[in-house]
Amino acid sequence: MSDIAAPLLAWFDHHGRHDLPWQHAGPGNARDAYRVWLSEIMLQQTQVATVIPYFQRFVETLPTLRDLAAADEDTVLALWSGLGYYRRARFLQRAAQECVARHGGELPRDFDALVALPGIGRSTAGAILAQAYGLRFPILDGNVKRVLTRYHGIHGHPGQGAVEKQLWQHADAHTPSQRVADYTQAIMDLGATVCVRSRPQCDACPLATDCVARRDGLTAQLPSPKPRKTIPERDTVMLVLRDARGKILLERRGPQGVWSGLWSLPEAGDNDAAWRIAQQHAVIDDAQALTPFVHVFSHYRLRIEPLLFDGATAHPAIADNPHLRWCGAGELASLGLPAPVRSLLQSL
DNA sequence: GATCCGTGGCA
DNA sequence: TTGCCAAGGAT
Repeated sequence: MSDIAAPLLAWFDHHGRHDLPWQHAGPGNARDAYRVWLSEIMLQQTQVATVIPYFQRFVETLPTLRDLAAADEDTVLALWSGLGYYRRARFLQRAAQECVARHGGELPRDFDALVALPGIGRSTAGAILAQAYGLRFPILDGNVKRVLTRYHGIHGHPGQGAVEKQLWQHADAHTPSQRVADYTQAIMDLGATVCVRSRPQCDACPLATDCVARRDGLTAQLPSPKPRKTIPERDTVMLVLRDARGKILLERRGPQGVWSGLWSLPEAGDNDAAWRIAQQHAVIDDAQALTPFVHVFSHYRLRIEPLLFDGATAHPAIADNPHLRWCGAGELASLGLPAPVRSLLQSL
């Protein structure tokens, strides 16, 4: 097997990305482990361009691990609002609290201790150890999977068990003992900028001479696509109860399921149920159906029918329920809301 | 191993 | 418009 680290590092020095915000010095050491960790979590299933503004705002508000551990959950979810996969944010804060309680307020340098933290799997632990601490651990994210399936000509969906095991072995074998932080960044940069999914720029690739997919004309076929089923569509009625001052009734979602912990609108299965629920919360007289729209998740489509109850008068008992609140436009920014709900409320 | 968990961009 | 999927991990 040929050595990919040397040509990759030479390529990285001239063509890699050296100005990502989490590569900059934090309040502590040169590559602050907290910032590396935060970036890795935000980047799970999310692209760099999307993450950057969220990352900047997050570290401005919560500059250290201890700040994160001590923050209100609502603050953390508000900073995450719009990024998706909100369980990541809840795990992130739980992990920070565990670090304060058991690891002296720092991320551990031990693989097993890192993987034991919520939200950190094998690849993320490897990325943290390599990038923050310079330890020789492999990573296997989407970029590396794409580069290695093409370079070695590996067929089968990378998420499949046997294929993934093979990829981990290659990833480990390729990881050098010198400049491991740069190597880790280099192979991700190559996947993100050259060895991209469609129309890879093989002419600019430092690994092109030994790449099996390049040699056999298989770059369009690899990595093998995930076998897809048709995703179901679900329906929901979202209740927009608005009082005379323009305040909207929000309900905090439970710890399980989609949008866990976020503030959203009350929901019902149909209009009759919506009326019953609305009357539990307020005195209302009429309802206006707003334009339905579809929100697409990775595993189902949600058809949302907004029902506007204007001029609602709140029942006083609501004030005692911590999972309900009447919220003015100004307060929305400080709360975590699902993206379609934030969009819907802004359109009113 | 299969399913669940968001969102935005792009072909 | 529709489908695909991007720095994954938990259950």
